Amino acid sequence: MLDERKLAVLRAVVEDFVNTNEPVGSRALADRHRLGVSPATIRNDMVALEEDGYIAQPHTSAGRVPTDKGYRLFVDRLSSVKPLSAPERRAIESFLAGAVDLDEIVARTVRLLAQLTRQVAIVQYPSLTRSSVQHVELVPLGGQRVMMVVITDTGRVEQRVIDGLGEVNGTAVNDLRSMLNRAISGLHLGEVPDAVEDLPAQVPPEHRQMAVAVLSVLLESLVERHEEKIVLAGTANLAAVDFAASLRDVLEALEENMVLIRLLGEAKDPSMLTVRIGAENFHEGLRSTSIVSADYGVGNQSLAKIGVVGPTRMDYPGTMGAVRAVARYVGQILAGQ
Amino acid sequence: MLDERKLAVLRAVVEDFVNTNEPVGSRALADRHRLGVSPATIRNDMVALEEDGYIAQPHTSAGRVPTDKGYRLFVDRLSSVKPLSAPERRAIESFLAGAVDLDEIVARTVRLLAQLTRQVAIVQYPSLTRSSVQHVELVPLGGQRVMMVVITDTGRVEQRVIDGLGEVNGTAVNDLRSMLNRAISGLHLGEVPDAVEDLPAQVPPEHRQMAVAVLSVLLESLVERHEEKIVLAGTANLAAVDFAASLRDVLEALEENMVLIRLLGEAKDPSMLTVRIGAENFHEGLRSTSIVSADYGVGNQSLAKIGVVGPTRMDYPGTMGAVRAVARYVGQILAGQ
DNA sequence: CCTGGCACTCCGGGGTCCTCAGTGCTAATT
DNA sequence: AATTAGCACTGAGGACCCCGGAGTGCCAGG
Repeated sequence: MLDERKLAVLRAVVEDFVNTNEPVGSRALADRHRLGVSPATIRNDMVALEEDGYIAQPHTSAGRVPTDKGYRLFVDRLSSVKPLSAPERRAIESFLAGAVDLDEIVARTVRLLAQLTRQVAIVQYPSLTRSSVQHVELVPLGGQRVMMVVITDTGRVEQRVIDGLGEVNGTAVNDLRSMLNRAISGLHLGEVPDAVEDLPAQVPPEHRQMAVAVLSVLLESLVERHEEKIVLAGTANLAAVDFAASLRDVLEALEENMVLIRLLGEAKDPSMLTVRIGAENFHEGLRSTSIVSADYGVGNQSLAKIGVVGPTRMDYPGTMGAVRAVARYVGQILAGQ
Repeated sequence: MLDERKLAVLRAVVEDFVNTNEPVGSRALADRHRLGVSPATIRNDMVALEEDGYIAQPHTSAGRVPTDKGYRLFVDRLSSVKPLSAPERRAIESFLAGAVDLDEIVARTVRLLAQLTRQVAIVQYPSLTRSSVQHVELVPLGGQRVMMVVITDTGRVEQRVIDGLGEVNGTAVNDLRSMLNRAISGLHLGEVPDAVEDLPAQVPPEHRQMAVAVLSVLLESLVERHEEKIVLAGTANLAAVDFAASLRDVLEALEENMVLIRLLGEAKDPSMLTVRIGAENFHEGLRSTSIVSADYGVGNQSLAKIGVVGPTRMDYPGTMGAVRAVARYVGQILAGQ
């Protein structure tokens, strides 16, 4: 049904359309790509491609434009990830090298990815679920309040103020701190709930209320709010594009963090590049965008995702190359921290 | 030169133009505002206003549009800050009340402000320079590394990993921690450099290298990187506006945090509302935007700024009311934390 | 000093025309 | 059977023109 040449035509259509942003006609194709056949032949192939839904005409007597389905085939079978150039790789390395803490690593990564792809970049903070507790700190703040700081081995620091504990006693806090650290430091976060279950019983009754309050906040902050932090950059790059949906819709979608997190999370093939094209994104405002995402992590455990959002008409091989490369470098930097 | 009526005309021009986004003519003014004079008279006034540079015509035979100078006069003398409605105030309160930590307070504040004003909101994290040290924590991470966490009384937590200390000895770290806290906890950040100056001398020589390294990172993180954190929301609201400069330029300007920080920082009258109109913003991309900003803080000490960026054609009284109200509420919440 | 009247200006919407890129079809060629 | 040349057809969009109407500046009279 789709012989080699028809596929070549589809590839050519996608490539030309991405370059020119104009419907591509049979003559232009014959000229620019060495397909070895006449425009008329190409037209016949185009009819076949159109019948199968890979390309479409904006109107009669216009050239063809790839459909979502056409891009999908292109990404799956007609293209390969384009590796970055050596200068680009060096730029990544030097750009990320200077970061002093996790916040800065993430901030630099997202700006870097936006610059490389000239699109909107998204970086998710390393998930808490896969990390383990490095240390728990309790600091009396005066009054009835205590600040809890949890430090994980992925560099993330979670902080919470706990209020209304009744009188806060310095030594009681110290006891609780060392008890907590003995119980859970080094533990994987998933193991924390079990590990602290019977701690309150070991606390003298007069401080049990405080212990319970602290533990409930601890569990809550580690388990419930775990993946929600993401950072964006490069929204200005959207202004150049003209979307089918309004730019406003796209910007609105990008501000809804939960939507982005869900979209990033839906990778089919973990630890590989995922490309979601056009209507494959369930979200209304992102119907005319594509999302290229990848996992990053230390070793072969995935910590979180990074990704790029751009028009469906995007340079897939190049974008995929940039996302993959940046994901790898972030993993390395994180491992070195 | 500018009698009462001319000022009334200018006010009417600004108000109508903000409402309709179309040049306003003399007839429309006479109809909609009870100025008590005929269109012809208004035309004469308009000529005077135009000669003085307060309004301008996009082209002959069009109505008038306020200039930056016109908006400036309007803001300074012709309008008053519009207080929020009771439901709006309640909404603010309930929206901010549920925040559990500083990050969430800031995140909610910026979204709230964006929603209230239907423009781009900016919130700067509480400055470190005005806060004082609550507690310093040092956590050995294994290897040659130590994590330092500084907790301030404004709820901010700064973290840094310090590497290459040679062998890290647990008790040495403990000693250094308690020495540090004795020396600086409770101190205003500005006083920290002096207070730690002679600490290394008190450390046993074999651990002095570590102490020096820790102190230098401490000073660096507190002094050098102090104001740089800001958060944006509501960029989608820009899509509805048509700017003289391209939308892209505006979005780009908004991504340059340093630019925004500088603009927010340039308040004329501290602890008051500041309005910067059009070309008063030195930055190219923001030539056709106005910025309304205010300080927020606890008691009467200012901790940082919040602000709103929108088209020069904005509802100044309403925006100023929202910014002022949100600034006050954030201050209260922060004081309560 | 204000106002009605009037001639003038010019933007913007609507209509028409025309060009031209690109198509689909048919018949000829390989 | 596949490819190609030729050709009539289609529709978007640019150029052009026209015209209505909002709005102006100016003048003369109240």
